[in-house]
Amino acid sequence: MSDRPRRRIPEATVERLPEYLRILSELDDDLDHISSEQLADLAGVNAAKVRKDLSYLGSYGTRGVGYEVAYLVFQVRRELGLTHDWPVIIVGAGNLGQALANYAGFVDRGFPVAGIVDVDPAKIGSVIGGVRVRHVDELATLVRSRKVSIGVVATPPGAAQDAADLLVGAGVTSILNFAPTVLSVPRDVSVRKVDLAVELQILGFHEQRRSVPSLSIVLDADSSRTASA
Amino acid sequence: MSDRPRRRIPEATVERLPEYLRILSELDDDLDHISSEQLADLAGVNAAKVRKDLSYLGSYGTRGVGYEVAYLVFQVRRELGLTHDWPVIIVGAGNLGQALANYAGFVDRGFPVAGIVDVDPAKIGSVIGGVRVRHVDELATLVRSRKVSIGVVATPPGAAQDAADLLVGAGVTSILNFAPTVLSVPRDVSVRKVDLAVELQILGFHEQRRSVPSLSIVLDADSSRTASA
DNA sequence: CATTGTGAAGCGTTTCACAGCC
DNA sequence: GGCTGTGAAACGCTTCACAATG
Repeated sequence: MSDRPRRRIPEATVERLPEYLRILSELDDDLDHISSEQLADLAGVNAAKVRKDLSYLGSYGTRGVGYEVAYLVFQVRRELGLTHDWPVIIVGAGNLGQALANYAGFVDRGFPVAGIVDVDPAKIGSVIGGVRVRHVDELATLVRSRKVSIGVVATPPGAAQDAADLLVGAGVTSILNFAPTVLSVPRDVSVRKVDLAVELQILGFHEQRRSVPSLSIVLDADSSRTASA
Repeated sequence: MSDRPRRRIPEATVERLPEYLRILSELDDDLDHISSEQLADLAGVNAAKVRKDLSYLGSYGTRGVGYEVAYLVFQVRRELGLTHDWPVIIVGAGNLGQALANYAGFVDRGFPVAGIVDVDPAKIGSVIGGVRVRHVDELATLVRSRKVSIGVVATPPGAAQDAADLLVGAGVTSILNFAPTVLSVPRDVSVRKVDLAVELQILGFHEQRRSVPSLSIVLDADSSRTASA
């Protein structure tokens, strides 16, 4: 058994593996095998996509049978680097920072909160999700002592770049940014951004489309010249 | 001037327009024109991409000059359906629901919180971000009276599907889901999902890649075993 | 014989490169 | 001269369709 998978995994696949992992982890213990079609249904995607995604990890399925759940969970976890926890540091103890620190999903899924920092003296010392808020001056010490490589930016927009600079300076190489700001970081630092208002705006776009079902289905240049809408 | 754009806008473009809009809205008032290259730099993307994206809205630039900021803002807002506000309802007044209700970015960018509901009697009646938490039984009434078409699911995972069913039943046609759960909804309802732990797992994958240039499995046996505070 | 694994086709997105225009 | 707008090429992702196989 067990090929050497050493293939490059497409980014789109990487983005779906955590979802497969979550679903597989939540399955009943008495289900020991699962087919690509079952997993696809649970994940809301196409079965061919599931098979192709899993094929990048190696040949871990059995034709006519499906995938052994426990083994697949192990392989996906290994591929995602979840063989050990990744402690994270949260910068900003405002509403969002507090919600994130309290979010059980982080620690449950391998990302314990190693620290929370803020500049506001009123917040420093308070305990959120079992972690005491420290002054931002302690960020670098915290990152080094706890071997943190992932930082979460949950500051107001105006402080986000400073937060990122501090994180990078302390040695963090991945940042999850919740501030509505484009961060400049060295090329070797990964950034992912979650902008809550952007998500709503995308939904709003489709909402609006919904309510204008009127004209123009045609793609041809000629007919698209209609004068008014 | 001013063509009728009536083209189908690619989804990838729709997902970037809100970011362009945010950047354009934050520009200095004395900057009245911007080139695709300047906007691209600010957004962290390629200039050709900016031009192609904006070309789907129509020909709103001037060769040799760039795009008039105010006019472009207007056109992007119109395309995104931001000519009016879209009130949203939040289901779940836990840590995340509270943070979202307090998040100024929602109302600032066109998505005022029309209501927050929960099942917990201890939370009902409290005021968050200027909005009083109501019982979930009032959801449908609220959706109808305030003409809400976008719902935000911020419940624990076990309650997310029920929340979605209630929202859909009340007439909501777009859902932003923060629960780590795949929602089943009718085909004509749009769902976008934000899974905070998934974002960290994707970063973790790249982190791990970084530290495994070839085939050394354990190089930090000591550090990965630490669990102390 | 149900189901995987995968070439190949189909599609959407990004980037290039340059004609067109101010 | 500078910058947009856009065909066309390049690229990556998804889906199909079916041979391979436990």
